[in-house]
Amino acid sequence: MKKDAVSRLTPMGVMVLALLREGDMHPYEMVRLLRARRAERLISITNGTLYHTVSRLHEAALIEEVGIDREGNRPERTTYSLTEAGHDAVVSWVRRQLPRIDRPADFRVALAEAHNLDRRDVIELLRERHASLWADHGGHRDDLLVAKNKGVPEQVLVEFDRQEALLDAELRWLDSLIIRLDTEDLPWGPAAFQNSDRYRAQRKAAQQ
Amino acid sequence: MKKDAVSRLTPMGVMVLALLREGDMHPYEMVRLLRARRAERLISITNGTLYHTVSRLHEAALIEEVGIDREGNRPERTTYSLTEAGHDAVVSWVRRQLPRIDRPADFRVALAEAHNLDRRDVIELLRERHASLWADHGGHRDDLLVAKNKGVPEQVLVEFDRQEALLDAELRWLDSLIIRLDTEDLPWGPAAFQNSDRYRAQRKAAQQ
DNA sequence: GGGCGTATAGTCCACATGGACTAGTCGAGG
DNA sequence: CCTCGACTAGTCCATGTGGACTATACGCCC
Repeated sequence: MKKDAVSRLTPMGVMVLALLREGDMHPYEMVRLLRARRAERLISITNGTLYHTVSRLHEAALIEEVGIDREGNRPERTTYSLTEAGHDAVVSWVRRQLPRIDRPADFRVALAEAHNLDRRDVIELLRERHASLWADHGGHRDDLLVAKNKGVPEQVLVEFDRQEALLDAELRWLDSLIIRLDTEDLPWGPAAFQNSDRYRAQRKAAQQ
Repeated sequence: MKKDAVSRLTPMGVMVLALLREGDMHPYEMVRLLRARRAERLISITNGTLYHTVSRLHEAALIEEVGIDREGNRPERTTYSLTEAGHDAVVSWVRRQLPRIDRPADFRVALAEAHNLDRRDVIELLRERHASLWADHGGHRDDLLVAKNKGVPEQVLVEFDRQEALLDAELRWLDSLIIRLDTEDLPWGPAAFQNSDRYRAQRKAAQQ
């Protein structure tokens, strides 16, 4: 086992592990499901990366092979299953990323997989995030003032300005999410996915 | 020269080229300047990546060596200068990325370097972006409805919800930016950087 | 004035990414 | 009936990334 497999997890690695919580799968099915669920909004999906990611997860013993089957003369399909360690890895990765405000891309993935944690946990972590964002907001404004005094031309600071606007929006949104979680307005707990694409795909496979 | 060096430019590559528009530099100075200007908000800066990036730019003939000097017994410092092609490459990369709504990270870099384009150009490209964002907004809402009908549990859609909130904020911000550009409320044109960290660093170097 | 931390300037290498490629299968149209 | 495109399933390799490392010089504090 590698040192600290969890911290080296890539966003795609996390999504793969999360998928496997729904049932055993072979890599190609992962690709299809991720695509069907528009995961490309979050991470870029290419065959090369996915297969490589899966083999890394395997080396790290976060997943294990549970059978190699072959249909006709097509390439073998190795089916993988989540190990106990893999199960924990998702949870601890998400817990680590939810409050972090650097790496926005990782955060989006963590948020999308947050339903793997329980409600109180998520509330706590998001409150932490809220505090960090707020602090950043302040530092931001200060930096802007300093920059202007230094004579940095205004057009260079446009990106800064945008970031502030988005930061503001995220704070508002976070507020409302935390409230919805806290008042139990929003249902929570491991997703059931009844009737979802995953289950339809399984049925389709079973029919063949 | 490689095929299509421009489209293969990495965000860091662009920032390096943009830096060189301010004057010739050796790689280590780039690192210092980028750090001083908080470029880490936009891209991750490590020595390995920067030196590698510079050597790629060199291979692609976007920059050229203009002298190797050595101070005492320290490692050599190779100073680089922007070529004509490099000059064009920044501009065309920024033009390409400004209207694109996938790759948000690239967009932030493009926006930060937008002052290398002229005002009317930027307005046009941002209007294009606005249209794409708007269309995305619509598709987004549709996807959400479809997902709910499919029985996808609500907690899985939280990330979707956030994205919509941010999209909304970006649209508002873009509106106001375009207006400020159009009414010439915002100064524009290549940044002067009088009195900035770059010039102070140069003076400091000259004094030694 | 000897040692310790930090700044300067850069190299190296393990690991990650993504586009191109292989190779078999299936269905539909001319 | 045959061939053309699309799908299934996966491999390969060139390119990119980032943390660890090297090695010298400088300041400064006891």
